[in-house]
Amino acid sequence: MSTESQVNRMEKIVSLCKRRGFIFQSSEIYGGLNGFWDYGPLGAELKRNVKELWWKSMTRLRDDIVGLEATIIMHPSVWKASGHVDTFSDPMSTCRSCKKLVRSDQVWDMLETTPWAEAVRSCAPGGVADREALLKWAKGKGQRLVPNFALVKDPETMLGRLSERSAEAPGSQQHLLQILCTADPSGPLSMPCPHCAGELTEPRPFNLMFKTYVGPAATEDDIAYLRPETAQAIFVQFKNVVDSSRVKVPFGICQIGKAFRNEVTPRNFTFRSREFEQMELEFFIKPDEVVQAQTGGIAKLPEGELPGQPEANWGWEMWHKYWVEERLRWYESIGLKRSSLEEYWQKPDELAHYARATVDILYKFPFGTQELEGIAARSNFDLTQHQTHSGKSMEYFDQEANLRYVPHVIEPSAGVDRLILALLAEAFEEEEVVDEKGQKEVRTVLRFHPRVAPIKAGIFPLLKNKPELVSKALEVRDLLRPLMNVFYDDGGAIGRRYRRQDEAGTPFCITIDFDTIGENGPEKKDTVTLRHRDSMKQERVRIADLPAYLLSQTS
RNA sequence: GCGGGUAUAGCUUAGUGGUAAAGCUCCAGCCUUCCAAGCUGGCUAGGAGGGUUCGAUUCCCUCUACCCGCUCCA
Repeated sequence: MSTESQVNRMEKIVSLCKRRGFIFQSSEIYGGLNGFWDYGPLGAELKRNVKELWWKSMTRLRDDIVGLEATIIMHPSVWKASGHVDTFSDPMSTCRSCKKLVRSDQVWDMLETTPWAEAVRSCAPGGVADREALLKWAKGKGQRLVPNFALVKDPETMLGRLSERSAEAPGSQQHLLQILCTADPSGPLSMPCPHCAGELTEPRPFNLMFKTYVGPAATEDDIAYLRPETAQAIFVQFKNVVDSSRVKVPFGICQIGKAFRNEVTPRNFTFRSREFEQMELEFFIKPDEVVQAQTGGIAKLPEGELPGQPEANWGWEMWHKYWVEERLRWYESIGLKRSSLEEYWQKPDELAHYARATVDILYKFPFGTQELEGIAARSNFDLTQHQTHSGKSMEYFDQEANLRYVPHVIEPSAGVDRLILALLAEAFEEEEVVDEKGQKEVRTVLRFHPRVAPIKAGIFPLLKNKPELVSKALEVRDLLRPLMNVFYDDGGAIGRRYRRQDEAGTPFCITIDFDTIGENGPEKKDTVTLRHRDSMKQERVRIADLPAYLLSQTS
């Protein structure tokens, strides 16, 4: 639940994002577009840094993962095979009384365990209504439990309706509930709202996949979808990667890219957008039977211990835990405190049909603790689906084991945009500082980890109207510019320039002063003030030492 | 999609059926030897479309976007 101060904090973050050029509304001059956001100059740098760090940690720093960059529009069969065509178009109904939105296909399941529905069913054993029991319930308990229920509002009329409508209701409890909740005697029967027993609207399809047409004819036959996730492209190209890259199971294929979902409700700033970017890894492993056969046993992780480095006898459970740990460590490496993160192991009844286990990595956003990444053990569901639908073998020939199998997969799947939002939320701080006159004031600072900070260093001549300072500062800028993103600024008082960089999250500021140009003795010549964002402390550093120092801090 | 709230300058907020105000930010200049200093000048605003009216930012309607809830999930 978001408290008022948390909502307020979120508003300040949104406002800062706009003011400093991190995130803008898409198409803002035309009134914006629901669920779409743009990154401004600082946001673009931040996002690029994050993606590069992920890509580097996945591919370049490991020898068991390779990259892929696939198209956004793929053959429509991909989405039939993956199940998205079916599962991404849920029929939904709204309750006319309590206004809640429910999935139409889940209504009867939900009613199985709903107390008020149980009570009604117990008054109609086998679908045969006990009118007296129903009347008693409607005038008693029903009044408190479900005042929106048509039967409760007008028991006599609704019970009368039972016999009028009996032709349509051949003695089932479902039909009984439908008759008793439908107020209009001439209209079609409604479904009851599981929450309040009010009437639900007709089911309307909610299509979560964006449709488009391939080719100018734009007929029904040309329908294609913008991908709702990047993962499927990896499965679809699995064979090509195996055949071209000399990879051996266990190995992974990773991808960063845009995905699109027609979300019912885009909400919470960029957290749930209709166009968003994912960073996904599909890590292919041997089926447990194969590991068992090869090593004589599957490794078990003692309670409370971490997996450590991969071993030949790891089954899917070890690999899954390994990736959870790897991912958590990565989040810490870019500046999300472990205490701001939460691990959530989905319960068996929450798991998607293809998943054996799923761990969500959650971040404590100001608007609530929400998912950044899901790490799913998906068995060999996806490859098998594509094998079935395409008719092409997805089997891998394992030379060591001398057999063929469809590999299983562990899938760490992260949302880039919500991670950016998490980094902003984590970094945002309003600090009370005392100025030289002893006045308290608020310093707004983004405490980004230097690795992700959009600007690594601000470079300032102490005074703008002293050409020696300006030219020396430009020299320092030119020294550092090829190595990292730096920002030269000579506008306004030095303190103001520091504070501007604080709001941009720049970890270091370099000031070229009279010492630098040798006015105060040769020993101080070619040294600069290095000012640290978080402590606001300053130190004297030789220009020659700057590149190595800054690189060590920011990479 | 449904319900509730909101919409004035880059930001935060005034005010008004008759020329829209301020602070901060930003830009230019002067000045300035290390934490939003000072002086001068400057840019910039009532989400969009209709209606009522002599005249609408203000009243009415429609739409859009944002925030909160239902729902969904990377």
